[in-house]
Amino acid sequence: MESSSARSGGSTRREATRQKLYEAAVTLIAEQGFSATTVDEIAERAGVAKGTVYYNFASKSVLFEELLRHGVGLLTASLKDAAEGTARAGGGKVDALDAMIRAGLVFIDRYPAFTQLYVAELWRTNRAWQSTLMVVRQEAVAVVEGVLREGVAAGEFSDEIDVQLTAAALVGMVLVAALDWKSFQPERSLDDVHAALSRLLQGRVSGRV
Amino acid sequence: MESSSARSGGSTRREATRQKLYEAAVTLIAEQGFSATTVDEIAERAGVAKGTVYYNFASKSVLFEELLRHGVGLLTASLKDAAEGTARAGGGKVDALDAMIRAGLVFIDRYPAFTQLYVAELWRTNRAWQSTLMVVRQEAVAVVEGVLREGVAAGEFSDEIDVQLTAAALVGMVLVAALDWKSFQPERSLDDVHAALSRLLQGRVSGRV
DNA sequence: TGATTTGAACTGACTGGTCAGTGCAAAAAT
DNA sequence: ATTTTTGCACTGACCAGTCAGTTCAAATCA
Repeated sequence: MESSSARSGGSTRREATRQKLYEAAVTLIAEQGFSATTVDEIAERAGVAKGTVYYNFASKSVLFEELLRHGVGLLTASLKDAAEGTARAGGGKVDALDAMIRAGLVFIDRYPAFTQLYVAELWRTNRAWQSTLMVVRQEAVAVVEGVLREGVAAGEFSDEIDVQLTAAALVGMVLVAALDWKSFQPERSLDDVHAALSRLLQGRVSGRV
Repeated sequence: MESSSARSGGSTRREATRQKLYEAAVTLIAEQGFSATTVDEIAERAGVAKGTVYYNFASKSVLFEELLRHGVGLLTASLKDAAEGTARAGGGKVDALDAMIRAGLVFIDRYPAFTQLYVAELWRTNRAWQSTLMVVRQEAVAVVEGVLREGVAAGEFSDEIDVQLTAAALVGMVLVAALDWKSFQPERSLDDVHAALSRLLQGRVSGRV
């Protein structure tokens, strides 16, 4: 039953090459798009033979799909952590929202290429991994929707807000602001960006001071 | 001097086929991405021979670049109109912002495919049309930034806001909310969506009623 | 009027190159 | 001893871009 040596999730060597392939694929695809990126390029950047790609993944599309799952999984976990952290600290739902904005920024700061790639694929239709993407998107947005709904139930947010649409808008706000940050003013600090977005969220834009 | 027949901008037939090619290309590229879309497909959907594509455009990339210019030109004009409209009506900068949100929604409602395609390409690096995209993006975002700056100067907005980042965040808010609307709840009315975003903008999310 | 010419616009078969995926024997790692 | 990786040659499909030839409406001619 138990196979070789100490393990913590899958045969270690295999997992390591899969990881290298993910990393190579994510940057290349973010830069060039899925179709413009060749398997040879991915293999080369990962420092691996082409045959190894096919030993580890059934096809180019499958590699990409698993990459998507992997990445969004990290994001979802991070958002949940953020929301639960504020809850444990006795904060309200506004704090949870704020913490999630920060978690989003941290994620994008760490994995800008993945974010870019995700955005580029998210609303496409007629692609093989379309359904994977929907599922995985819903998992992430659902975390935000959950906090909003709880906030409404607790009377902390107006019950007139449209949960689904507001969640999407919040995600968009963070996403686009962060991509802009990384693309056009990468020298700014995360705290700085976070402060600007918090201000916007709390409606402290209009109104002097 | 005057060449054939009545004309008003360019040989009419040519302009008509170019328009057909734009329309064919925009939906196909939005669905599949640039590299996955073949020139044969574009020609076929436009009801035109492949050679005609190359008679009208130097290359596939050039067709795409001109398509980008064309589309963002429409958006920029529409945003400007919206802002100026409220100014003439004696409204403040909050009204201008609100009008621009609506203009953005109207645009996305009308050209969802173009919007999708634009978002997918916007933050890519290492692509031929990268510079075109930057220029054209800046034209659009500048309109929003302009209104924010005027609002700050007029004391209508806090002078602590980060104009560039806030503009990006606002654009992102509208963009993602609208794409979500079109993708997942297309039956909702524009007014409905607009109301939800206005509420978010004016900070009427937290705080009951 | 009808016949002829002109040239911009369009056509579609063809070419040269690219790339996903295969096959397999030998080497390395565990 | 078994799993994993390598290296490399090969195939067949696909595709951007080309080009010699066709169409047709307007212009010119007779």
